[in-house]
Amino acid sequence: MPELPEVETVCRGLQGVLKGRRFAHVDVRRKDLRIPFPKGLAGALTGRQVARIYRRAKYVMMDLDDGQVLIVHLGMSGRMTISPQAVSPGKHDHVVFTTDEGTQITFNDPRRFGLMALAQQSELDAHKFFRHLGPDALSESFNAESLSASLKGRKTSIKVALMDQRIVVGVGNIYACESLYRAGISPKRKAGTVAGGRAQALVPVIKEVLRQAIKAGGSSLRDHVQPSGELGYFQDSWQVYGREGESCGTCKKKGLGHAVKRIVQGGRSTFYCARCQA
DNA sequence: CCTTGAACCTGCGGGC
DNA sequence: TGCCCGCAGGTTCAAG
Repeated sequence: MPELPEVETVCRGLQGVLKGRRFAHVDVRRKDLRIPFPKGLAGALTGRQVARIYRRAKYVMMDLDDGQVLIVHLGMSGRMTISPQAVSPGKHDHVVFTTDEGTQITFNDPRRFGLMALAQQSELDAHKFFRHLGPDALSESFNAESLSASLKGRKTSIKVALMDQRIVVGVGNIYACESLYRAGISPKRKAGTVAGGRAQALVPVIKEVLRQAIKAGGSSLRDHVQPSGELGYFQDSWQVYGREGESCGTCKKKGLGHAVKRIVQGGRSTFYCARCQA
């Protein structure tokens, strides 16, 4: 469940139960994720107080009171769920945190593409997870000028470029498709041809789509997105993603027979309307 | 440097 | 009902 809006939603959901709390107990039930948990993770966290929770790129960050930071990535299928008291762990519950108030926070990840790591707060800019990243999609440093500069001369498709975290951070498959649709830009267009006027139009569309998705609590595919267990509902606003064969809103309104297409780019599905996107 | 494709995992839904 | 196939929100690494 993790593009920028979903990770942001998770951070906000954890805020209420974790900020200012201590980890009374940390149970690492399985550590062989694709990137294994660091040795001594439970020991390093137990007794620590969580000073701050925030998103960096698609990572959930928890500043601890000893200068370290717990870094969590949800991979493709990761979830964080909150329970007011102890519950028996389920199949893919890999880490269970218990706070000093008795709240349980469970990290669940069936596909095990997620990860946890510890780092020094002061060394994050140079950290291997972050040093190569471009500007965050919602930051002011992501703007028409910076995007144009990154796209200039690029031969890959704009869709693949938008998912490249060196160009812009936070956009994944769903929001790349949705943003391009809303901006009327074909996902097949060479990235270089988007520099300039099209980038000018595209940047605010990306920001708006992401902001709306955050407001909706993210998109829920089959999982609960919010730690509270509530479902995000931005999937109801998808115009093209997952809608192969349907007419997009504009074509439907005009009674045109065009249908949303699915193609594969960079090994990922792209959904778009060939009539509305050029 | 850029670009492409495969790899890492499990689960679910569709087609037969 | 059961099996097989394709597909799923991300990132990294190797090879051309």
